[in-house]
Amino acid sequence: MARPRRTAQIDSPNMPGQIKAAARQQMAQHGTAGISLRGIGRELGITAPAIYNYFPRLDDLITALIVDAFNALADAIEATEAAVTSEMCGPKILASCLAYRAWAVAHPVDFQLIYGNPIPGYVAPAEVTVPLARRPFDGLFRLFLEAYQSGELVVPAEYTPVPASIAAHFATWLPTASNNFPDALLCLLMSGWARIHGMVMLELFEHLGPVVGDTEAFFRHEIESFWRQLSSPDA
Amino acid sequence: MARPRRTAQIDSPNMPGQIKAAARQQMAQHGTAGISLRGIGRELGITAPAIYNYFPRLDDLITALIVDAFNALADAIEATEAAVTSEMCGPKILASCLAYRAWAVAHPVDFQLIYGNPIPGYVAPAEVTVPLARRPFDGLFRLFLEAYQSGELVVPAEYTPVPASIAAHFATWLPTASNNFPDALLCLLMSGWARIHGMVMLELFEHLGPVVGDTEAFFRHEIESFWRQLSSPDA
DNA sequence: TGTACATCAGTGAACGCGCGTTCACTGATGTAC
DNA sequence: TGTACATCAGTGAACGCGCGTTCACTGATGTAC
Repeated sequence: MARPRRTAQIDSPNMPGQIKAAARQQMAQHGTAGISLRGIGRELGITAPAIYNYFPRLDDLITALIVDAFNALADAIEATEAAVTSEMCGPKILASCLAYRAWAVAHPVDFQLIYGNPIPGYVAPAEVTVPLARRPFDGLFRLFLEAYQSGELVVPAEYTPVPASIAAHFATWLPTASNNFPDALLCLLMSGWARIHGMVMLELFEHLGPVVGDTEAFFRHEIESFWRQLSSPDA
Repeated sequence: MARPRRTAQIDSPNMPGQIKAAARQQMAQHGTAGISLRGIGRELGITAPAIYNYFPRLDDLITALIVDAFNALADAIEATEAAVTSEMCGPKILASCLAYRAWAVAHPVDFQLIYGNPIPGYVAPAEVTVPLARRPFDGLFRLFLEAYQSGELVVPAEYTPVPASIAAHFATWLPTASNNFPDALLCLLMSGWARIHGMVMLELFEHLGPVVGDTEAFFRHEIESFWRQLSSPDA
């Protein structure tokens, strides 16, 4: 009443957060490319130019959404892994993979934003995006290495040897992340990522559910089968 | 000269084909959501309303592109399989999977059109799209069943048993396609699809190449390892 | 306690743009007689 | 062979729409004196 101009937001100081939330809602309704400043304004009861006070360009808003998404996915995986009571790596890896899927299913649009179709005119700033993209997998890297060193994980015979062209490229890529990471292990890790990623993608676009029905059970079955293959029988 | 109004198209009668080609080029440049009648017209040197003579709505054009894409992918896989000289299923399956990837890499936009982000306002006509979506996998279904029946493929112990909730759903889904397809085999088939799909998706969005370098070698290594796991040692 | 001023989030009009779709039309082509 | 007519692909103007971005502005708030 006393301040007629700011009815909706007067008591919620986190304006950038509200803008991002509205943008996510917009993407959910109209696809990742469906973000528009005017649409966000409409949803928040403000005019589009007001958003420029918080994000100088539309691209900055998208970048913020991407940063949030990577961090949220990484946080979700970390928290899930931390909640596992077992001391073995296997259960932690399974839990981490399930967390990856659960987050993707719960936030399909944010997942697409970071792993799916790029938004047409938008180019992500590599210096922000590239290091962040590794965060969700930090835990899995660590767990695979730990399981390998402890003997809990054994590289199956079917997976060796690693093709020379790949090993050669690993040698140039790996040092930037960590040293002494065995080629075969990295190969298995990428294989695992491709598997969970493929299942999630098929599920998100309704290709998996119609066939298997219980997509979570399928996901879990797949990871457990993979881990059974990797587990040392005497661990 | 004599017919100034139809300079560009006068000698090329396949107008719908040209329109689709221009639409594909548009998608390649501006993303799958970047199709526009005016843009297509611009590319072909005609006006946008002229397109209505061939496609009554923009959605019809998109549907035609989807139909083409499914058929092209299926044709590519079929042709590749047919070119395999071996009588064993393993090489045919490997070749089919490689064809899946090769087509996706050669036609990234069409691949996204059928397996990735849907175009915002567009809804695919299910009666056209659903049966077509199975076509690319007809050959793999057949090969898996054949290899299983001949003993070339053995379901690995790690993969059994199939979770009850999945088996229950298979029972309702399978009869529409074919009878007597073992649950465990269908489960493996979906696992295989998820794997190749995950690798392709990661490759298309530049997540795989930076790590492994030679993406085709990685893909092949992955499929071969999978098949080694599935192969009967005495086959 | 009161006054002058700076700050700054948000407004509303305006810009130029591209879009899908409609409509009456044009003009070349093919066909019937 | 010539004429009248139907066909039909394509035109160009117009419609109403939503968009990102700019700009001068308003008016409430906080601060310095």
